[in-house]
Amino acid sequence: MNPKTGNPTLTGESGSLRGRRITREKALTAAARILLEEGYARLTMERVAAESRIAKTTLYRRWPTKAALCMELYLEATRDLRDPRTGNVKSDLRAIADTVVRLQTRTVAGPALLGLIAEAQITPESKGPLLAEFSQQRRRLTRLVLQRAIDRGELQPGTDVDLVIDAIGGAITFRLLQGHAPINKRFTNQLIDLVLSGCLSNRALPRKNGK
Amino acid sequence: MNPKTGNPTLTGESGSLRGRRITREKALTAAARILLEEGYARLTMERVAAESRIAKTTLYRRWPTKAALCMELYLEATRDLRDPRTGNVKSDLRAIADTVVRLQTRTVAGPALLGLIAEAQITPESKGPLLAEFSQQRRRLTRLVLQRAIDRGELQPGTDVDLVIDAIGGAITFRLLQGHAPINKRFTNQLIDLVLSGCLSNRALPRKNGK
DNA sequence: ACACTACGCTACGTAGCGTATCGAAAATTA
DNA sequence: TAATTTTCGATACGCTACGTAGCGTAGTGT
Repeated sequence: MNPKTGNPTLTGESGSLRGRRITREKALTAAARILLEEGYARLTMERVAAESRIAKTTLYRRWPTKAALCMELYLEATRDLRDPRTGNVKSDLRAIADTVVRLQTRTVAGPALLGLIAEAQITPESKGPLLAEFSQQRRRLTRLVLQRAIDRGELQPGTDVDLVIDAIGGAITFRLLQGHAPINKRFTNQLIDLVLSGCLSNRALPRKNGK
Repeated sequence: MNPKTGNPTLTGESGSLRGRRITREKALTAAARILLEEGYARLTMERVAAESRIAKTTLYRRWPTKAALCMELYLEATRDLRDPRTGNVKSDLRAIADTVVRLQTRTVAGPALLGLIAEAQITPESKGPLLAEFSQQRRRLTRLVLQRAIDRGELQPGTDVDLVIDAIGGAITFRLLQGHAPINKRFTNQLIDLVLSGCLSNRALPRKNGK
């Protein structure tokens, strides 16, 4: 987003001072366009190089694999996914789910994520490094929200947070992957209701902050 | 591509009467061995041809894509997945889940399915024909079990069957894809308990959260 | 025996990968 | 401005796998 200031990012910014610089955006926008308009199959390093007018060698110096390029696209697109802090767990989850659905269905984050998942299954060495940290990254926000709900008594103390994340996140990803049913707010709301009804506390609403 | 009777080549059965026959198992066992021992990335048509001593051209005549070959491996491996008919919905679901988990983690069905899902994301034209019928095939048994439970009053009448399938099947597939947490009976049991608690009929016995 | 058909083999053209080399361009320093 | 340092662009190469074509051969039914 800010190529000229030397603001260091994970993989995109060159670390040294001298020499020519490519604009990182040139590569990412070309990749995003191909990914959105033509799909993951057409996204090749050669193609990105040709369309962005960046040499293939240069591309490989920064992004050693196509997956690394997609990862950066994904992280870039999902940067505005934050803790909603609405005050109760159901609203929090709904807000997160709505944002996720919007990102997945209307931005480059969707095909990027699907491509990353697919690549991880196919390319053996990427399954470990890629998904290990990646899935943790994805789960962190939901885990935070759920743990907070447990702490303030909204959810039963023994709630298995990872199980809840898998049930909700898994169902959404399932529909994304298979495309057998629509993904909309009605779906996510019902899904969250269904899963939460198994672990909501029986007690009254928390009185700590007096809502 | 089958001259005699509309018999689809997807089944691997030779449709005609005359000429030499390859043993279909020669190709499938070679493919299964590669898939299990070396993963989906190493599974190439050239490799299967070389190891099974079947000509590459012959391979392509029967299985036009690698995905078709994997599909046949998957269907072959999951042939013994049947309706458990235990008498109640929770036992039914547990039995199905246990079988699915066993097939996915201990047979060629696991890598075959992951490969198929991955391929569908990457190869654009396979996403439609492949997953459309494929996901329906996968859901049919669970849908049968759940609908039966609704009919006999175990589940609430308004239960969204597809939603329940997505929550359970999605979570299991999620763990398979990302490999971030173990998949065992304890996981599937808790998962089924969690999801079912949101749609069990009131006539069912009240349940404590401990086990 | 014959006709028919499927198979094996070889070869070919294409796509994309990932790397090596080298000259040129940009940014920093003097 | 000039020199230095570093990166970028262009080209070429070898490699793997794809998918197809042609042709001879081996198995199958009548």
